[in-house]
Amino acid sequence: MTKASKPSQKDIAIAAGVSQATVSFVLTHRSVENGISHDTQRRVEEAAQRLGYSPNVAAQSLRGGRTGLIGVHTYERIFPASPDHYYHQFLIGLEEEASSLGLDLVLFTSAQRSTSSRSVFEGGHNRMRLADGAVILGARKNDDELQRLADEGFPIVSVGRPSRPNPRIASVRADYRSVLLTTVDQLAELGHRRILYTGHIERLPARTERFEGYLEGCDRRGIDAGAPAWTDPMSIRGQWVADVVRSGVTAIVAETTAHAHAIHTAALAAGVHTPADLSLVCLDVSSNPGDFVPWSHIVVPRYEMGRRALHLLHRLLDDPSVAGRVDSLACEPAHLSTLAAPSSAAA
Amino acid sequence: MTKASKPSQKDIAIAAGVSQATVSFVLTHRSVENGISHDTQRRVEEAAQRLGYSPNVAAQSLRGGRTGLIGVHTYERIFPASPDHYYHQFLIGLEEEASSLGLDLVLFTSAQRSTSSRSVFEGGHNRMRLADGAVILGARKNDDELQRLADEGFPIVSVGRPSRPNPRIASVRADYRSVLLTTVDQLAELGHRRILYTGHIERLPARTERFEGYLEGCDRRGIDAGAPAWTDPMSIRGQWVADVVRSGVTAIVAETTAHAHAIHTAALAAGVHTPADLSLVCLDVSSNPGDFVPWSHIVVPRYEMGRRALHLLHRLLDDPSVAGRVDSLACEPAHLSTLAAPSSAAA
DNA sequence: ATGAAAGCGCTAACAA
DNA sequence: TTGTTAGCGCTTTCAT
Repeated sequence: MTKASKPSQKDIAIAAGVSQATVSFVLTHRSVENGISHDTQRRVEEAAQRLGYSPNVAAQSLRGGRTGLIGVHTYERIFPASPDHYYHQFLIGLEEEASSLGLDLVLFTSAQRSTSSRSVFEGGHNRMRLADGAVILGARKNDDELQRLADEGFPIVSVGRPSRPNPRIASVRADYRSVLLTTVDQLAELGHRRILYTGHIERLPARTERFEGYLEGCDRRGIDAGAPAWTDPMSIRGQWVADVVRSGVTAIVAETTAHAHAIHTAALAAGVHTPADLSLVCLDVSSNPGDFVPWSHIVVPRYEMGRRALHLLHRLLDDPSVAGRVDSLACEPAHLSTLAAPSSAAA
Repeated sequence: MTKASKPSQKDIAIAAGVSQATVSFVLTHRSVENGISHDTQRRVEEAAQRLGYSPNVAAQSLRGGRTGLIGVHTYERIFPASPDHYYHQFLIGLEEEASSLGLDLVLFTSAQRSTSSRSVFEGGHNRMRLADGAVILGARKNDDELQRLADEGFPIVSVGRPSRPNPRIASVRADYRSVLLTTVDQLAELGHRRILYTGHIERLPARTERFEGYLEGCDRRGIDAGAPAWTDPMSIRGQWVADVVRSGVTAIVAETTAHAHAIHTAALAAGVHTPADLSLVCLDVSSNPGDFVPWSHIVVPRYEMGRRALHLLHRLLDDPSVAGRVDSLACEPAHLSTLAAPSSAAA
């Protein structure tokens, strides 16, 4: 119950018998550049120590024009009910990098409820402007307000490609093209000559890169890419798989885990052996990292993407020319042991 | 390429043709108290909307106003490597409540020290001051720092009891005393007359409430509480369990999951049947909510504690008299089916 | 009903 | 080598 208020530089200046500017210089370790005498320095430090000084971040931020806050925006809950959430790895990467850059993360949860009591201009995405910049997570990034923020020069980095391409929005992406080239290469090496690509047609716009990488890979290796099977995973039955195999296809590239799962199950039902009769590659990440899945899949470096996103944003803060930058990270094909050479029966 | 810099209240004042004070009143929803005309109000709001205004939190908190930001500080990672993290449920509760109160959460990750532990006053920069208040999570709280924050009048709510009791720090706690009374009651009802309490002696200060609740419960029911077994879970072997059972003990209350696990395993090895020969109650929460554990345990309402913590903090912002408030939440004994009446052999 | 002005704690340009 | 001063964006008191 002695002194309630926090000592300011002013107090220290008085206590040490110097000016406030001197205090500022000493306390921010710039005595040398400003020619503060050794003695003065010591007096200031002693006084600061004795009074228990700690700088007022608000004042520092106000002066510096930076808050040291980085917004994180998702279109879904940040802390999801299910802990093995898709975003989780990204968030770990973000936190890690933020921590080492001395930045803090703001979770814009108030914007989730559009009907919140705050006024329109305070809510919505303008609230994001209180941060120095923002990282956007989530697939449905088709947001006009986001676009507008970026256009107004607000530093934004998207994790994953924005659904509407925007040369002014920096992003960190998984390099699907390369990994699909590699995947097709591997199948080709094993002897596969006819592959089937299957996925959701409605999601094609967001996944063009995967599909195009696949086509390019097939083209390079002279593989029959066939016509993709745009189908709902629910409708995949044993008969479907049997027909596919009978048509000479020896490997399937499935866009989603749902597809891979459906195919795997249907194959079992149809007596088609995987991978002996049919090799299976899934382009989606298993939602649960620990899960064993009986097919080959692609590992998206989500943790690293999180880190890189924050890193990119950090650069963007000082250097607006980074605005359109795209950081493409290599994916790794995993679980290759679940692939096999096409069986002799297919020959 | 239009206007790069962020609009301030000054800009809006000019755009709307009013004074800056008027802008401040309107934007913080205090038009009525200050008698701002309906028309002026509309003009200001329109201008703010059009210019994309968002308040400068640094300036707001420097001046003593509200930022609408709530700090979250943990002494460990907020986004943990393991998704079934202990804090997860708390965080969900916090996010939920923040969202409904129109507040945003700031994860103070910048305070992370080089090592794993974190400090609020990292580098002398108390970044928390940017927020209106903060929720502190984590068992190993550095009480000096909490004390200091609280003494400076910064609103703080601790989730879990501070290790050193502090009448000025508000907290949300699990009511261990009550649930231990209930637990002992249940064992008593089943016919147990001799119970053993086991745990880490060095953690006793933080867990006094559990132990005292146990003692009180035993006292009430005339049960032989015996001397607690302060032991390392690693040193619990079959012989230990056999000896315990031979001494007439028919139920064990274990402080940690590690103890419970060790006892359960050792019992198996010693041919002691649980729960027939020995009922087991664990006072710790299984880290993984989905896990089946073969003993009775206590369910701490973490989600609800998260909500209540934010709620309490919200009240504290307007009403400093809430400062010492302790919100105690009831725990639920769970998995009672794993308890049994003492076997006739013990008679 | 609205405006002018002070000042929160800090940094940096400029004086002495 | 050290001090003076302006101002970051905001809230609030006091005048009008």
